Amino acid sequence: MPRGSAGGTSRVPSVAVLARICHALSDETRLGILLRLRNGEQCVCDLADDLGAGQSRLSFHMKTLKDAGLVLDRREGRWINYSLDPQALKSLAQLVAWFQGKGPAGLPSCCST
Amino acid sequence: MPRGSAGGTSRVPSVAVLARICHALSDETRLGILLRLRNGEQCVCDLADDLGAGQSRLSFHMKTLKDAGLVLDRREGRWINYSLDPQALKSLAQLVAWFQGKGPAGLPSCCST
DNA sequence: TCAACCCATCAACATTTCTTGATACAAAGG
DNA sequence: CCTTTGTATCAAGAAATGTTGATGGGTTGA
Repeated sequence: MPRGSAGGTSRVPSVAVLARICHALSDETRLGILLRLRNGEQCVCDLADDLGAGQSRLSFHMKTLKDAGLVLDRREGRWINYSLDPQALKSLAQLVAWFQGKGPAGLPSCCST
Repeated sequence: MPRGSAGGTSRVPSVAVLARICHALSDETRLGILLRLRNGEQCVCDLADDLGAGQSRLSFHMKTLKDAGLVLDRREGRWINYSLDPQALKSLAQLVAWFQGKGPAGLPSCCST
């Protein structure tokens, strides 16, 4: 697992981890992938067909999503199925809620600096 | 206002707008800025002092945050005060909630494709 | 064993993003 | 006016990111 990735032992994500999660969400191709994964796990070939993107390109973006902790992969025969990982989404939801004024002021309770 | 920016007339953000919001959140310097703005509006000079960053660099990041609709600016004499804009945060919160399974499946109700 | 299939990785290139220093612009005060 | 102050913008270079095509590794079935 990459350094600073989500899903580790610590429960409080760092600013670096949150930045990485947001970076993974900052590309339209990757958002398109996640929109489709919301309906359940899918393999790269189906996503590539669906999005009209090359296999190499999809694989690159899946790695970005995986390193950010947003997706999980599971091999099934020749196929590798990807699915949403709730953990990173939870961290992001807490950050956004904190920005929205939910929780105590002064220090971010959702992330470590 | 830049094309596709948040805060326009349409109430449903596009994938491109959401990607732009996430991009603005994908940098540690900009996250640091937003963490500080959560306590109330601040001018560039105070943020620059606080973050130990140059004025030009801060101004660059403020523009990125402003283009994404995450901050508002208000001139007061020589100073320009920045504050959080709740609208972009609301759009992002809806997207994250949708990914978390809240809301109907099949199509994202929080964004247009 | 071999071919077909799915996927990851690599190399090369183009594009974008970030940083720094210089310059320009607006407001305030002398 | 002229200077100072706060900020935006520009130019140039460095660094990171995304795309494409080629290669290789693992799995399945003939």
